[in-house]
Amino acid sequence: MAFWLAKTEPDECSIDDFARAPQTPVRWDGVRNFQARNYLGQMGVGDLVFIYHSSCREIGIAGIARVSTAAYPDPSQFDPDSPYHDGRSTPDNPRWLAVDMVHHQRFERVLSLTRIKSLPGLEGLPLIQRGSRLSVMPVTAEHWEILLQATGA
DNA sequence: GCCAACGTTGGC
DNA sequence: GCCAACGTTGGC
Repeated sequence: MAFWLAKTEPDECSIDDFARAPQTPVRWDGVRNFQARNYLGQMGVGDLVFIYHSSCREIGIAGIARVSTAAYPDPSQFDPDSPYHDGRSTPDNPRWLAVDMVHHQRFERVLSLTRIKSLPGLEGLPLIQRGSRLSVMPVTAEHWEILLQATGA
């Protein structure tokens, strides 16, 4: 089992959307960055994913989701009405991937980015690397443990 | 293959 | 709302 972190704007999709319907898979789609897409492709069923809220009032890790369906072609790339439509994609040659995730855990309080930056031992985590905009990233078991400890959960 | 222009991300 | 940093595009 592997660990990941995925960013989302909570206006679009938040940990509350997972927690509200814990059994219902949420499709993680709309990723349009090649490196992030490649990481989506590496996700396996059962992997755990920190859900990170960005561009909002409480920036930070809000909880954990679990991968319920491994990567498949992101349907939104074929939908002309979707903001994520990509005319260069064909069913035979999809450019973008999605996975499904279900709720795993909602933290009582968000583990803030400020706090994350203050934690020792997170060197190499793309989230805190200067200028990194990677929206899906792997998290080592060591980093996962440090972050989980810091939530107090 | 270079690189300027552009659009996007995302913290502040 | 600002703007630095970044990834992608497309002309050459």
